[in-house]
Amino acid sequence: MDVENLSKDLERVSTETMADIVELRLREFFKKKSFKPGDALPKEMELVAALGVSRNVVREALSRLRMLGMIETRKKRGMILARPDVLGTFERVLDPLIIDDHILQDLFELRLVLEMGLADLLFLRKTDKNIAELEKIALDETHDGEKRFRVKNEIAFHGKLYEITGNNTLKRFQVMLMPVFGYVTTLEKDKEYQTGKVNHLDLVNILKNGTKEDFKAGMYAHLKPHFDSLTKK
Amino acid sequence: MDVENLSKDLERVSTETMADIVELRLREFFKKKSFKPGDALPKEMELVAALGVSRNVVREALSRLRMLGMIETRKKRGMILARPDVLGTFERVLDPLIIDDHILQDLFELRLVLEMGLADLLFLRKTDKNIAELEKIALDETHDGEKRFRVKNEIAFHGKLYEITGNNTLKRFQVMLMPVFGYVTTLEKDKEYQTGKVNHLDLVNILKNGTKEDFKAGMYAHLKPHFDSLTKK
DNA sequence: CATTATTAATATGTACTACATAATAACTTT
DNA sequence: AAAGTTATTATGTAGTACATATTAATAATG
Repeated sequence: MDVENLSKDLERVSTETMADIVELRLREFFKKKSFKPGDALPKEMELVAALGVSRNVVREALSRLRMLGMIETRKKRGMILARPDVLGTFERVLDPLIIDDHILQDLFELRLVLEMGLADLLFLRKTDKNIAELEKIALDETHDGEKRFRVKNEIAFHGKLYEITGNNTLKRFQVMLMPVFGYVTTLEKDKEYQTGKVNHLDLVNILKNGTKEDFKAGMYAHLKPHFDSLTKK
Repeated sequence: MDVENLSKDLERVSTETMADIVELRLREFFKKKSFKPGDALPKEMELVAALGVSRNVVREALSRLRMLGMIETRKKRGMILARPDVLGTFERVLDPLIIDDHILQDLFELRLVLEMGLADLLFLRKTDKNIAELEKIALDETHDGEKRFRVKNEIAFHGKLYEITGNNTLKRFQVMLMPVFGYVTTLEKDKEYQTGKVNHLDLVNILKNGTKEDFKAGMYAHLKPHFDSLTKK
């Protein structure tokens, strides 16, 4: 018999556990009933009865959903559907020590892409106040002290850029990805840390007086050393 | 007494459950022991003995970690530390129906930022073959059939762009965010669906013969209707 | 002796019971 | 009617028991 096609004829035996299934069912249930954040959810025992599984299983599934921020359980009062913290769950697994090197590299590229694309939002939402604050950070770095300070300042500057976009999700994204960036920069520490031809103060000035296109070009020049370190894959 | 400062003097009573604590302990443990993906982890009963909690609690904590993709449990064989799927966990909560409108808007902006920033990677990794495939997609849309097809094609084109970057994480990111984009575009359906002054075919041609700067300008023109729909907040 | 069958040991998955404890509801007391 | 007391409810934790899949160990067979 043709072994190759065996998997076509033989349906794969489900390896899912009860908890997996219950988790899925609950997700569907929440969606179907179109619960809104804050709504009270059925009690454990009701779910047990409805689903026909042990309380253990239900609790395990609920625990996972809670982990994802989809539900909240106020002790002894019942559960409510929560507003899932999209980035929060992301954050929980984002440990540079555990993440695969390839993905680390990908995330680093993601950062570069993000920062290159910031310009439009930046020019849409910049204010004099914002720019002044950004300038203060840029000026601070002239101390040119120890390396650790420089890195910290680098993060502060770019962080401020995200902040100016007024997009909180974007800002949090940057904060989360920070350790990743830090890790990658330590990886490329062999070549002396360099900031490209355009420094932070230059960028501030462009933001003040220049155009979007100027800023994009400037940001590229600023990040160029990083881009250069990218392989063509 | 000063009620305002009460919370300073009175330490907040911990509301953490045993499972929360065990989860944390396990994370620390994995890190401390510097387990690598694939390494076998202690058995449940060993953890129960070491931690001094019931097996229920341990299982609940393990279940969460498994949900985050940090561990895998091959049935009856034991657990191993897995390579966490960074984006996978993200995906699980990314349901446009549940997500807060503000975050939805933020994510949509994130998309625009991403696509504006793609240019540099694109020009770094484009090949004739890639461009040909992209062109094929762009040509396909001239049918100008029903709206659903147009949307599908829109997604195909932009998806291909991500693909060309050679950054798989980026690509997956786009795939995940797709339903979000779709949701947002249906929100702004009142004004007739318009693609800006630069269409897909134009972009392909710029990618062929133009410069990075041309492409950035072109992409901005292409996405302009979306940008225009953004408020200043 | 090598190969196959059988059995035992192991470890996770599921079910069930029991009780602790916090929050709330119901009830009593004055 | 306000305050205090008790009962109820629902989640959190512990523990036992057993099912089942996988591997290891052992016995049986040619």
